[in-house]
Order: sequence, then structure tokens, then C-alpha cells
Amino acid sequence: MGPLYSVICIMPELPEVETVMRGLQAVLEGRRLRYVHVHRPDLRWPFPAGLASQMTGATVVGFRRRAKYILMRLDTGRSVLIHLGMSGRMLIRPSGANDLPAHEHMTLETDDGTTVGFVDPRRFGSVDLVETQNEATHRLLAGLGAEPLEGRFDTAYLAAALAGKRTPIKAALLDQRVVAGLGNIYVCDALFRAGVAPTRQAASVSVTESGRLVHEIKATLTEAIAVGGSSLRDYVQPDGELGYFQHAWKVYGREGEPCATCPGAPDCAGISRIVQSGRSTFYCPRAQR
DNA sequence: CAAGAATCCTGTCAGC
DNA sequence: TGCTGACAGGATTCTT
Repeated sequence: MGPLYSVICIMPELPEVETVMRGLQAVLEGRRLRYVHVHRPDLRWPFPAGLASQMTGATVVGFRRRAKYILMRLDTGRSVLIHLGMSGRMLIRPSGANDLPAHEHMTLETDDGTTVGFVDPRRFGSVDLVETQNEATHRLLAGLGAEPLEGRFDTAYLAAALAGKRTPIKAALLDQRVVAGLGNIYVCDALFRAGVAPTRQAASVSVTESGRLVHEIKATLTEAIAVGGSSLRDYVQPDGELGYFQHAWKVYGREGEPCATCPGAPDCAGISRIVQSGRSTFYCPRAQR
């Protein structure tokens, strides 16, 4: 792992997926795939039958993101549905390349000689094929909640989704049926910025607080996407890594550090870590109520 | 029906 | 030095 990962292992959430997708767009859109190969039978699920043969010879006509899924649309009327899981990344390299990188499970080569490799050590990622016109009905996409950056995700939507929920607000925001694309890192940071304690029962979050959460979720994601876009030239790092970027989380991974909201306050013990639903939550018990 | 636990996987790191 | 075990977590599946 390079210096990008020195702080903590970076997981792809919505901003990372968006940035990876834009990077794929830059190198693949309009290109014909002259070589496609899968190097093992499955990731999280089996690769669909005939994946490589259905992609080979096709031209990539566009990209779309839904939650943490990337849809690569082909001129055959089919889309390739990609999820990066927890450790998935895309590596770009010149064609004719040497050895297969470790954990590269799918390799694409375009008509201009660019090679794109899907690398995923933990193999929580997935690849599937879906008819482009039926994308929204795919089993992995059909039940997803609102896109957090779209207008449908507003105060009224979130307040309605939280009403009656007995689960902690942290768990509710991680539920992809409520809002699609948030992961542990951005939920922790958005809750901190909105001043809402992650332990609060979802139904106890007021409409006003729902509005603050909506605003901070959008702001957190938008800022991260901006960092991802601006920090990369053509979205490809010198080492070929695509779409990942450094970002300064306000609370995630910062147990014991001073809280940015109440620095120096005698009753602020800094950022705490607790476990909710088996996952780490980072927050400030003083600043978040 | 809802909520939480178990599950998949492997690189990393703390502890002995 | 090298081994072992804990840990990280997205999303599905299972259990309560």
C-alpha cells in the first residue's frame, strides 16, 4: 500500500465510486473493448455467464452511478454493473503489460491500448450484466433509497424515512433503503457536522435535525467529490491507481483526538469510539446531542 | 416486519 | 523473527 493509505485503509463510498467512475469514463468512454478476460470464476458472486464474450468487441457508450454501483453502458444494449466492495480498485496501465497484478480478477483492454484492471483483494466486489433499459429493476438496485445528492433527498424525505424507526440514527443512515451510497466514514462525519449523536433513536430525530443532516450529508459528499476530482490529473495517479484520494475526515478514525467543534472545552474529552451493530462509530459526546 | 447478528475475505497490525 | 488473533467493513442472508 502506498502513502495514500497511511492513515487508514480507504473504503470506497459514494464519492470514491463517483471519482472512480469519472476516471473510467475518461479512459473508456467511446472506446471499443478489444480484449476482456476474467481470471477467476467469482468475486462475491459468480461472474455472469459469458461476461467476457459479451463485452469483447462492444463499445462503451456511457457511465452512470447509482449508490455505490457503477453502470458501464455498452452499445450492445447491456450494462456492466460493478460494485467495488470494500477493497476494489481500478488500475490503469499501458497495454502489452507484463505480469498480472496481484488480485486482479478482470482485465479490459481498449482499442487505443489502455488496459484497465479490476483489483479486489478481499473479493467483496461484484460484476453483473443487466439490460440497459432494465437497469433500475436489477435486484441490487431495485430496493435502494434516494440518491443523497439528488433533489428527492430532502428534509421531508429523510424525516419520513426516520419516522417510527427504533434503530439508532447511525444504523438508519447506513441503511441503503433509506439513503443510498453512504458508508461508515461519511455517516460518522455527517452526524458530527450536524451535531446529532449517533446513538439517538432514529424516530427521535426532529424535522429540524433531519434538515441539518440532509444539508451536511450533501455537503460532506460534495466536498469529497470535489477533492477527488481536483486532486487527480485525469483521475489517474502516477502508479495507475484510479479514483482514490486523500481526504481529511473530521471524526472518522480519530479516536482520542481533539474535537473540532469544542477545542479546549474542559468537559470535552475528544473524539470517542463506540461500536454500533458491530461497526466503529466515531463521535464527540459533547458536541453531538 | 424490523432489528441485530452472522457471513463472506485478506491485508495489516498488536501482542507474545 | 514468526506466529496468532483481532480488526477493518458493504451488503446479503439468517435468526430472533
